[in-house]
Formats: sequence, structure tokens, C-alpha cells
Amino acid sequence: MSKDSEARSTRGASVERAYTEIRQRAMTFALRPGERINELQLAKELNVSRTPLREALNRLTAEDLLTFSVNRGFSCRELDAKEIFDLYELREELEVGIVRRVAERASRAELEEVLDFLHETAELSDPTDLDRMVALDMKFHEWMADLSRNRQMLETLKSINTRIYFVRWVDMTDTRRDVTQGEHRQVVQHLLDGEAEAAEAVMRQHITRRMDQIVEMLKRGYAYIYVTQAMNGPANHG
Amino acid sequence: MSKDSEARSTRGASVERAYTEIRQRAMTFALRPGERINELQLAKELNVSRTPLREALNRLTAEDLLTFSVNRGFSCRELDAKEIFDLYELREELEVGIVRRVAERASRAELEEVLDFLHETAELSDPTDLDRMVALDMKFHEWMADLSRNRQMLETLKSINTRIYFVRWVDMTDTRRDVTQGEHRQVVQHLLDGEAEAAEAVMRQHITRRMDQIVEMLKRGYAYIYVTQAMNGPANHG
DNA sequence: GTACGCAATAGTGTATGCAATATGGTGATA
DNA sequence: TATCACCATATTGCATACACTATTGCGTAC
Repeated sequence: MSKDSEARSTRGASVERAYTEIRQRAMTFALRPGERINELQLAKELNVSRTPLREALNRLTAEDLLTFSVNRGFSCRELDAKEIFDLYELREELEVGIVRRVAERASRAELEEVLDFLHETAELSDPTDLDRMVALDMKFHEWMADLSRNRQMLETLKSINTRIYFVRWVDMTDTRRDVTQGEHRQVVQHLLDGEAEAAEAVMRQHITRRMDQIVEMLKRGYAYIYVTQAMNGPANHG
Repeated sequence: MSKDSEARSTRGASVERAYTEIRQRAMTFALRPGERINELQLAKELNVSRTPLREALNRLTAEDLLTFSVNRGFSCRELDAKEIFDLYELREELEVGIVRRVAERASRAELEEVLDFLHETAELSDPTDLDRMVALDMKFHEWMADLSRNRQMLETLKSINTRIYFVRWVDMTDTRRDVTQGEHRQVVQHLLDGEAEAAEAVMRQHITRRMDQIVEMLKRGYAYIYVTQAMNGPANHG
């Protein structure tokens, strides 16, 4: 029996495991909005003690995926329409800024690589596989952020994407995939043509476009249909 | 003797105290860049045990004020020119976006209140009191963020401001206060005059203006002169 | 003098225990 | 029936203990 398979695994693995697992649950709302976390129960489930568990919970609280209240402990964040609206507005400014930097800094070859990616995935993907659609969407946007050469913008975008993951997923059930894809291609094509401002405008419009409907949906509570206790929501299939 | 004055104080106070104190030290680089944190020593100094201390350290790590490495523990973040540059670029896009929302959402009375604040503090303040100058500068920018009615933009700005606090402080030693103040007033005046795009342009220029010099200074290492072990740096006077 | 190995020490990662607080249920009272 | 008080239980906040890893200093070999 190898050392890795022992009960006591590598030092540092406990916090890491707890962090990764709970992050996933908060991101997808496998933990329901406002649901309180029972430390003993969760610790047992994840095979760690309360100490590393709480370290992970503190990290996730700082990332706005959980909330904390003294003597009441940790809970899942709420699903709040105004918060989502604000995040989309922030994302709008951020991604416009990213496109601006990409225009200054990315090479033609790098942009063509993105365009190839968009063409390949457009052909090969099943548009009813929502997890995959969301993943591809996020990959495009984070790829652009990477080409901006600005790590802080990339990390900020990743943080936003984690927090809006669920909403994006629900929104995908109602979005024409070809429109989204087309806008992605337009952004890159404008950049290849040296039309930075046009690229920025498309990106801004691309993000703004569905904001109103998303917020409306959240206000009416439709999104909660997808907040499940088990296996029907986003990315909880294994 | 009241209960509050007992040795064991309110539940939740340990993490809070550690968090606040260490945050201050990392923000001002009272902890020097890359300096390792000795948990036992720090816990003793702050009168808490390692458990709440590590919870605070995990929070601060998630906020990018500390770094973490398994089996080596926590250290203060580095002072890195590229990171500061990236943060300023991010701040540029963010604050331009904030001005855009303020133009849409703030009332005339609210804007005049800001203008009053700028006039009052311009007259009353001692321009050699750098801590106060930085505080006033941050207050203006965060006030605008508040008027944007977008909490996520405000929180993101606060996070950036915490991380660039030190650089701002050093930069203040070299900046004409009246120029800064004048630009702040211009932004608000343009907004009062209904010239949103002009306000955005001034804000963008206001932030960009000193970026090159700041990064140059950091590359040359001048800023490290102010990284002290005791009382000569920013906001460590008590 | 330098490089290496090794032992002693220091420091981190995690489990556990205990005290303080919150929660939930039961019965008494209006 | 609704409300309140009170107690038992559940849960959190923090301190501490212990095992494992990193670091440091010293002696030995070259």
C-alpha cells in the first residue's frame, strides 16, 4: 500500500480538499442560498477535522461565496438580484477594459488562435450540454483576460465568473448559442482588423444584452427552480 | 470589574482583532515584503491562540494581502512593480465605470455635497500630513463609488485601495496636492454640468497620470526606502 | 576553507476538548 | 390556541496537544 493511500494523507490536503469541495457547492448553489453550514457534519462528510474546515470556510467567506456571523457560523451566500446586477455591471467595465488591453498587446497569431478555438467548439459542441456551454463561454472570456497581460484583471474576472456561474447556467437555458458565439467572433475579428473601439463596443453590448432579462428572472424567482438539493442543477453530475 | 474587562473577552473578538491588526500591517508594509509570519510569536503578541490567528491569516490570504505556502505558512505579500501597474490599470477601468454610473444615478445635491467636501478639506488640511492626504484622496474616490449605487464596484475599489495604500502614500511625497484636488473638482463639476464623458476622461487621466512614474519608482526600488521596521512608514504612528 | 550530513530545534498542519452561545422542544399560563 | 419560560441539546469559538516538516548549527571529511 502506497503512502498516498493511507488514511492520513499529505499535509495541507485537508484545507485544500475542503476548500475545493465547498467552493464548488457554493458556486453552483448545491448549497442553497442562505443555508447554514454545520461544521461537525460537513467535517465528517469531508473526512477532515473542524480546524482545517474552518480555515477553508474563512477563505471562501473572503471570496464572498459564504457569509459569516459570530456565534452562528457560516452560511451559503444569498441569491440576490441586485448583487447579480452589480456584478454584471462591474464585469461590463472590466471586460471592456480587457479588450482595450488585448488590442494593445496581443499578437495576430494569438488572436487567430482564439478564433480557431471559437470555430472548433462551435461545430463540435452539443448546445444542450449547459455545463459545457458555460465552460466554453467562460473559457473565451478568461482567454481574452489572459491576453490582456493583466493578472489582476484576470483574477477579478475569475472571481466574478465564480459568483455568477449559477446565473450564467440558468441563462444558458434561454439563450441562442449562435448569437453568443457570433458576438465572440466579432470581438476577435474587430481586433484582428485593428478596430479596437468597435471590439470594445461589441463586448460591452454582449455583456449588457442579457442583463435586464437576467435581473427580471431573478426578481421573479424563476432561477430558484434550478436550485436543487441534489442532481438537477449546474455541474453536480458526479 | 465588568465582564468586558476580563481576560477572556467577547466571542468572535480574537479573529477580529488579529484580522484588523495584521491587515493594517500588511497594508502599510509594517510587515516587510515577503516577510514570514511566525504564528506562535504573533499569536502571543496579539493575545490570541493559533486557531483564530490562522483563520484571520486565511482571510487575509484570500484578500491578497498575504501569501501562503504549505509547510512554510504565511508571509507578507511582495511589493511588485508589475502587480501595482496591473492594479492601477484595473482601477482606471473601474473608476471610469464608476463615474459613468454616478452620472446616471447621483442627484445634484449629492454631487454638491462632494464638492463642498473638496473645498473644505482643501483649505483646512496640512499637505505634509501624508496619512491624512491619502485618507482624503481615498475618501473622495470611495465616495464616488458609493454614489454609483454599485456595491460590487465599491468593494472592488476598496480592495484595490487597500493593496495600493503604500504606493499611494509614497507617491504623495512627490505629488502636487493642488493638482490632485483640482482634478477631483473637475470630475464633479463636469458631472454637475451634465458632461459625463468629460468627467470620465478627467478621471481616466487622473489615474493614468502618475502610473508611469510610480512604476518607474518601484522598479528602481526607491519605494523600499519607506519600508521600515518601526515608525517611519505610512500610518504606523500609534 | 568548503561541502556535506546529521542531529537538535523551531515551526506548521491537524485533531480534539472545553466553555459559551444558540436552538429547539415541552409544559405552564393566559 | 398562542405565548412565554425554561431546560436539554446542538453548535460554535477558542485553546491546546501532538505529529510531521523545515530550518539551523555543528562536526566531519575532503
